[in-house]
Amino acid sequence: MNSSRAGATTPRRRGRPRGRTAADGVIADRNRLLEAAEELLRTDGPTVSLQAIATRAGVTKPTLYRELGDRDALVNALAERLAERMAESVTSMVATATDPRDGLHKLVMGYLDLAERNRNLYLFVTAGGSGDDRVQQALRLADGAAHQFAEPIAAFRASQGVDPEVATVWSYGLLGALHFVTLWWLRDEAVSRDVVASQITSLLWSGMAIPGG
Amino acid sequence: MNSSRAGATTPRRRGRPRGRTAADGVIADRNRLLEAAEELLRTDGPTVSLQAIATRAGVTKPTLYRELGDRDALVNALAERLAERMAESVTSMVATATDPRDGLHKLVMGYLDLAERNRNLYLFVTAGGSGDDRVQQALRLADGAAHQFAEPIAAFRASQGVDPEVATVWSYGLLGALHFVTLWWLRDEAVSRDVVASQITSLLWSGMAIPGG
DNA sequence: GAAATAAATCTACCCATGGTAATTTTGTGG
DNA sequence: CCACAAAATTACCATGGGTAGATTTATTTC
Repeated sequence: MNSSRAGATTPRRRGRPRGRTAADGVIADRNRLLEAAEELLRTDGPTVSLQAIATRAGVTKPTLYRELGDRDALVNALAERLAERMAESVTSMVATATDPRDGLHKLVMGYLDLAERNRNLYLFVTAGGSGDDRVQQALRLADGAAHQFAEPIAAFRASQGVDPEVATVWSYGLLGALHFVTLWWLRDEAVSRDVVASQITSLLWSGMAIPGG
Repeated sequence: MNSSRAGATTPRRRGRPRGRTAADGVIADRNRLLEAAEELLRTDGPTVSLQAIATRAGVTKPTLYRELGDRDALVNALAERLAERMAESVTSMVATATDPRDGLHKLVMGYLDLAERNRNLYLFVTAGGSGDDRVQQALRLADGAAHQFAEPIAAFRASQGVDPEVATVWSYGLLGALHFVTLWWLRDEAVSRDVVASQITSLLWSGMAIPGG
């Protein structure tokens, strides 16, 4: 976990940099910081210091703070990006599905795939906060997805004539199931991705479809 | 969150205390430290410092470290206690159940009840680690319970003639569902405990009983 | 075009906290 | 009685989040 090694681009001169005409390259810098954060997360794990991230991006801490805010804000920003990528990866896989159940299976595969390829990032955004609003941190990724889950569940149940009010709770439950199994799998790697995907899919499927209640 | 306030018993004198005959009150001190930690968790939230805990217990940091180890070890110790209490609370409630489904409902009620009454402690042990082994932290409470879930699930499925291999994954999934819904409920308090318990129970029940797969 | 103001950045610092080394006091065994 | 183990404290170090102030460049105003 040595974090003060190469990759540190030389720091800039002291004052306002030359040739930076009013507010145009701001977004670029923000993205560069987020990229640096992800790179260091990959190699150094979720305890990366903001100092290290700033250095890697070629700036200093105050600049990082101005661009991104505090550590929690960084977690938020990275969570948003990861959520986008997840949505992308998942929808592209689901698009190839032959039937609803196969779609769910592909969704799970996409989730596991991305979590595995972004292991430390996934851990960082699901449990990386500074400690104050831990609840918020843990649920951040889920909050977005829960809506997308809740809608079809409520619709399906309404069409079946059973209480659609459970949709919200069920959505968080299903996402919690997916999350915990993902953590367990990332930790133990006891079974292959295909197997765990099939097993979790059957669990989720029973949860989504069964009109018991 | 001011943590340097009253409750600080006066510090002891400097050397080995009088009248402490070889290793007898050790356990008592350990428990006192854990009690202090829980009290401060209740009032100050999950960011409590070890300093504050030590002070509250009437000792200093090095003593705390000798008794408990580092911050992760503290989380472990508190997790173990909470798990015990949860098992207790849950089994005592389940004992009054009329049928399996009612037992599951009572289990959920017991879980929610204890999580609510130990809100900050629950958050601390599920997401309170120092940052290194975040996976371990998140799954700590679940690891113990997963076995107890897996056994009846595997047995039931074997008796139904369907693949019992899913039991482990399903256990973590069900516990993840319970955990996430608990977090969501603790955060939003959007519905009453009875309602959320019924909704999550129906979800878990469908997951445990349905032999689909 | 010079002066004043805004913007962007770095340096240097503060402070809280996790963790440890050295020191002091008390008990215990030969 | 003396040496050594045990139990505690004081004092310290290192790291890291976060901020105030200095410094340089751009932009605006007169």
